[in-house]
Amino acid sequence: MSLRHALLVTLLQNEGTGYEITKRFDGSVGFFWQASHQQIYKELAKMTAEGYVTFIRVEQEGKPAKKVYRVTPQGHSELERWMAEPVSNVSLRDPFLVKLYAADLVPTVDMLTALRGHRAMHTRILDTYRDIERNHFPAHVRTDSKFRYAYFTLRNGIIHEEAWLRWADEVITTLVEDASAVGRE
Amino acid sequence: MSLRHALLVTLLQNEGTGYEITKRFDGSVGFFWQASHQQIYKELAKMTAEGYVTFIRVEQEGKPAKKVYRVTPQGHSELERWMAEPVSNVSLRDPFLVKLYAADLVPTVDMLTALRGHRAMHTRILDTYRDIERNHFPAHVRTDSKFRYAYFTLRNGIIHEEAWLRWADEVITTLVEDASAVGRE
DNA sequence: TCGTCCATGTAAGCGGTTACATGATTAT
DNA sequence: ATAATCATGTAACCGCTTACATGGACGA
Repeated sequence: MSLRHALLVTLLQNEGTGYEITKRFDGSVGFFWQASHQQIYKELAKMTAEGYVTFIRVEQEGKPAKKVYRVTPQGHSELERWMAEPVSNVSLRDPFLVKLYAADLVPTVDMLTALRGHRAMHTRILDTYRDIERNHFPAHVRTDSKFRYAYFTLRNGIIHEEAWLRWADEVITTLVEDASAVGRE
Repeated sequence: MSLRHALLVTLLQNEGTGYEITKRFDGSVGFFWQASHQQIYKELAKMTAEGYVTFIRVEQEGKPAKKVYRVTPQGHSELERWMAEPVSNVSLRDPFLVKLYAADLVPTVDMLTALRGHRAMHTRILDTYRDIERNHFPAHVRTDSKFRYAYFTLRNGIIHEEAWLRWADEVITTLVEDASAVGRE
């Protein structure tokens, strides 16, 4: 239970519309807390009803009217209450590792192909993270007390993607060696 | 949609009761696909109705009767179908990183305490993984084609926990340096 | 002309969590 | 005594996904 808090965190940094914070999510908090626009609209409606956020309706020309949300004092104190409470567990569900666990059901070559594909995907993610690091976090921003925590979470992503690549290389190397050892037998 | 496949994978390695595979989960597939016993019982009932697994009822003395499940040929071919299909995305929800993202709301010392607590937890997890590596995966098992994939997933856990510790140290060091720099001003 | 962007949502259904329930056995 | 282990589940609820819907503006 805490899309609510992820939304409060995002809205505290900057007010915005459901549409806009959906997109912001995908470039920040969304790296460790995914949510679809349907979920976000629904939760914002609920949070409005419960008094944690309010919105002002802004009419536009040539575009649909939008609702600009911001956090209420009640929302702010709810966030602080949540910050002080012990963290609940991380939830991870990785279908790729489930498949790998059962990979002796399929030919080794197929698993190698899948691994290389996955490796390529993680390389792209890492590149994206490094672009963000370069473009949004120059030295003086990294140490700014307003942004340093966002920077830490980015570093978390970078370090994990690097770990992922190291692991993939380890596995690929082992599988390739095994395959050629079998070939020599 | 794939607790189903995680269960098929687990049951293929060895038949077992709902209770027993709930526990096995927590030491293997559960590292990358969590599930509660309620969820597992429910899914096994559904899978029985759909013909992917069957069970035989075993009466016991001094203990409640148990249902020993195993995979049917239909379950086996469903697993193979799933293996060939492209993997869906990993889902990650980490409340700790959400909190860290908003950490400028709380005093730096509090965040440092939380980080150190989290670091200790990850150290314990890493120790557990290394124990498993030592006790369940001696050299000849690591290369055995029946077990090597389970070993790869364990290596994934180890490498990620090591990455987590490196990251935590990086963050803690930065925060401590910042705090002492402020102290000198 | 076709797709994408902006901006909002509804509805059905599945997946997952939390709480509750039972009852004998064995270890502390 | 008390708690944990074995072994099964039900029920209520919440969170999340998938599919569907609208409609004008703007660029390829």
